[in-house]
Amino acid sequence: MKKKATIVDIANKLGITPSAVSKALSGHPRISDETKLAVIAAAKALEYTPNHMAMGLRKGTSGLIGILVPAIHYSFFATAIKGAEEVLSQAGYNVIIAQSKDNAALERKQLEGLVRAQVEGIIASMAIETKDFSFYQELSFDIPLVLFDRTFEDDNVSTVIVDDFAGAVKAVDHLVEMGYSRIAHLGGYAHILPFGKRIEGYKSALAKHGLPFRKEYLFQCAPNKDEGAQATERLLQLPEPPDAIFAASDYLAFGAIKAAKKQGLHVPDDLGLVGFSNEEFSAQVSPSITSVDQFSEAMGASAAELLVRQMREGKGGKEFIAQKRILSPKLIARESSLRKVKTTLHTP
Amino acid sequence: MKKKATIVDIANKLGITPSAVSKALSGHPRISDETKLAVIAAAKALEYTPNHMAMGLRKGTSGLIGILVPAIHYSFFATAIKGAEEVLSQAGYNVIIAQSKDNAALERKQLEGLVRAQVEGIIASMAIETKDFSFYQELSFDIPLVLFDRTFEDDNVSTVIVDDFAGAVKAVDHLVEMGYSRIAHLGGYAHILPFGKRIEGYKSALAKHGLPFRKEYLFQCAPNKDEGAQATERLLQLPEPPDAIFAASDYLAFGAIKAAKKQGLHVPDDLGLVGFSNEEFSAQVSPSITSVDQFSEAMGASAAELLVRQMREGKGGKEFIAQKRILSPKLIARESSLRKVKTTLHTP
DNA sequence: TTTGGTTGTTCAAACGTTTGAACAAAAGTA
DNA sequence: TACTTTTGTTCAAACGTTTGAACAACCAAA
Repeated sequence: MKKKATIVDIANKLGITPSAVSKALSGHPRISDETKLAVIAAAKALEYTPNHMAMGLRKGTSGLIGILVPAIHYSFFATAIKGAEEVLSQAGYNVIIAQSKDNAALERKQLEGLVRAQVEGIIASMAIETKDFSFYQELSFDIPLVLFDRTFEDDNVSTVIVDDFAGAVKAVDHLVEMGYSRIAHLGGYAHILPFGKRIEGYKSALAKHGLPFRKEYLFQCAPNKDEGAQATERLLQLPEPPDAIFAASDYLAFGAIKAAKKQGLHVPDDLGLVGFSNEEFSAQVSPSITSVDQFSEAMGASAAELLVRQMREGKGGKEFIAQKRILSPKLIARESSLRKVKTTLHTP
Repeated sequence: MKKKATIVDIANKLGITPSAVSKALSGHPRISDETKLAVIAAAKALEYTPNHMAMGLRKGTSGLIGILVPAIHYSFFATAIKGAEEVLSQAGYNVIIAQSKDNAALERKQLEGLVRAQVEGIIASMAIETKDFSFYQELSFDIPLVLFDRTFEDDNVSTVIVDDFAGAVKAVDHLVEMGYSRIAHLGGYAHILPFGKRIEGYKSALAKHGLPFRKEYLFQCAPNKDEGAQATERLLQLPEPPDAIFAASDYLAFGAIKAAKKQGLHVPDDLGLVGFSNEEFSAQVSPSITSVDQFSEAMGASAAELLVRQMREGKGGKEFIAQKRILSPKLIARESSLRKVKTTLHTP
């Protein structure tokens, strides 16, 4: 483990000053081509690698971007990170990741860790638990911040989301088209924006089709299999159970399928199902799950682009204006909702 | 975007010197409790956050660990990263991630990027393409390095792997027990250690059961669905096609299922299948895929622990000795291999 | 020959922190 | 009282870069 060569080693070797070396390396116009060449050669010979921290200290940059997600291993987030990483590494940044485990306290701790690490910008998706956004708001004054998917309403922070309202409408439209009429919704927590919007979209689409909104058809759950199964069991015990479920997450939908099967119901004939997010497994389970694709990779990439732009603008001294990007989601119809016989009688 | 408070701001406010502040903050014994308290209070009041880069420059540390994987969104790697992140953030490190996209050139570029970012240690899993390990070997002289899963043979670098040989044996044992006898293997590239070991385990298990090894039953493919499907098609066209396939990856196995279905074969009755890695989708596809679980999260965590220890030892001046950790894999039997009728006639 | 502009380099300070040495004051010991 | 030890702080240098200002050498123009 030999110690690294520095700019002064190069300078000494060449009999010039460190500042000349620095300028040569960064292509300063006043340095002669001759010295430039000599410096590059010497740098190569000494296996010189610039010291990021020294540079960062001097220039006030770290070259680091933080990405905070609830959990890295959920395919939605993993894919979003992939998309973001590609854009960011292309732009010359390194990516630090952190996970909140959907826990508000840990989320805060991790954000502080990112700040301490001197990140130049942060891309985040909120923990499901988080109801107090003030920390994010304060943060956004200090560091360029882009929220994606799990966001909250605030004109001052940039966000990238899918049009969740439209996605929900598409889901309900599709179910209606397939002849379902008693459509329940397994939602996420309404205070998290995308889930709130999906609930709104659900209600609005019901109204559009002249279907009544029934309070007992709406559940708010954490987006995982177990809560999906539990909620579905309760739905099926209602005096008038639903004939279709629009779930705000594929995990919920998958839980619903399990519960339905357990009750001896056939999907999609007895119960139609649409999920949200188009997780990898949704295409591959049986029955495959109809889902609303939210283009996770594009979302991550888009958030990264937005952040990079924002950082550039912020540097120019002028305030950047928070931007909202809204991607248009796409319904992918699969077995869980495609039934042959379409009963079109609306039971009001 | 107000500029951050520094140690000198605190010093000025309190009428003491920066060095006293620094010492107070780090709990130096010679600083009075009185000043310590005052410093902490002032730090809080000024919203002081230590500047990592200045500290890093002075102390020669960055607090950064790099993780390089072929692709973040493969559930195996995502889960491994999750495991590693938890250990590392616990130990006070930040985690930088990078992906090689299984491309040797990009892999190298990303590694250089990590080095430039001044990481104190690297955890990596090799790109499938990589046949020249010298870069890793050189790297391991400069920076603590732990390889996991996709590794190569070298006594000087620490590795964490699953016992791939044993895993392959378990897979074949299981197929034989289920009554299959013409067992093919869709392997990865043999030069990548785990895949090589799986091939060896496959051969050894065949021998153990008195089954012949047939060259035409062994394919080397990139671990994805398409190559799995292609290889399977060719296997099924053989004059004497296999009645079971042990695939070195669940993606390959899944491709095999698709191909088998396309040919009108029933899994597991006509063709038994065992995969490797126990990906998330394997439990949920239909038929669900029997797979060898390699404890991805534990693997990531284990690699992180090893790295942390190695860095500590390296600091003490004495050379660390490369360690090899081998986790024991577990076969998880599912529909793709559990057939009711066990034909036990061995066709030699 | 003076004046002015290039060109290629050096100088010196700065970024924010840490750390061993130095120092003064207070306290303890003989 | 004189000496040593302890306590609490300051001093100064260092980590590796960058960068505007300063400077010397040269060339060209008037």
